[in-house]
Amino acid sequence: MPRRSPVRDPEVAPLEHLRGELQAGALVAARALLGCILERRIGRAVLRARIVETEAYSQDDPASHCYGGQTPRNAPMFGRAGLTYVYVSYGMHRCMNVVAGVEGTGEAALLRAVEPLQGIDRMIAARGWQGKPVRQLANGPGKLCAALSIGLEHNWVDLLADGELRLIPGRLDPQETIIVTPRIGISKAVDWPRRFAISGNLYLSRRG
DNA sequence: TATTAGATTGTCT
DNA sequence: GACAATCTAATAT
Repeated sequence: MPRRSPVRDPEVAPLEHLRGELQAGALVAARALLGCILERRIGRAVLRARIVETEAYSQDDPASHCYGGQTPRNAPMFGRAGLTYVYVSYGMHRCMNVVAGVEGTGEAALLRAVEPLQGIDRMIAARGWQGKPVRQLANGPGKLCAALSIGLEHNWVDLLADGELRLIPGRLDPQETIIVTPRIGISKAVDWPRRFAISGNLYLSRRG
């Protein structure tokens, strides 16, 4: 058996590269996550979706949950890069972040929209509706968690390890570019350009 | 197409 | 007690 080299192994190398980008902080992570695949396994079903929109949050940011320090809720944001931080939004929705930065700093990238690739029927069932365009299946942070059946039990999950919820490294296509805009749905730091999206992608939560 | 209201509960002050 | 990193349906234009 040939030795598995972290550098040469086509599976391992991109994963370690992604880990490094996540460790570099929320701003780098939010960009690096675009084009990556989020995989969710439910029993034998495999759901896959491509990340097309993210937002960066960090400790020095008045709009961030960890502005002002660590609390029980935001604790995962201070963990190591690649963990999940899932929270309840408006009492009824779940939203998922990918933790970034080095351990001890409060940083994360919110996943705002994904493009469904595989297991779409399952996602439709999880959302509880049919007959609407697939573009609206996961084009929002609450919607994508519903479509992929992601709940609070998926808090603290290591997305860079093999499990029922994981990240598969991916890149943008050559013709794709990243647009940067203010974030959506916040009331502080409303002008900060910290939303990242694949320009022109059909599955964004909004245009522009 | 744009704007608005209502649902609903964990979290922190 | 106030507010929230949202979503949907309904109403107005």
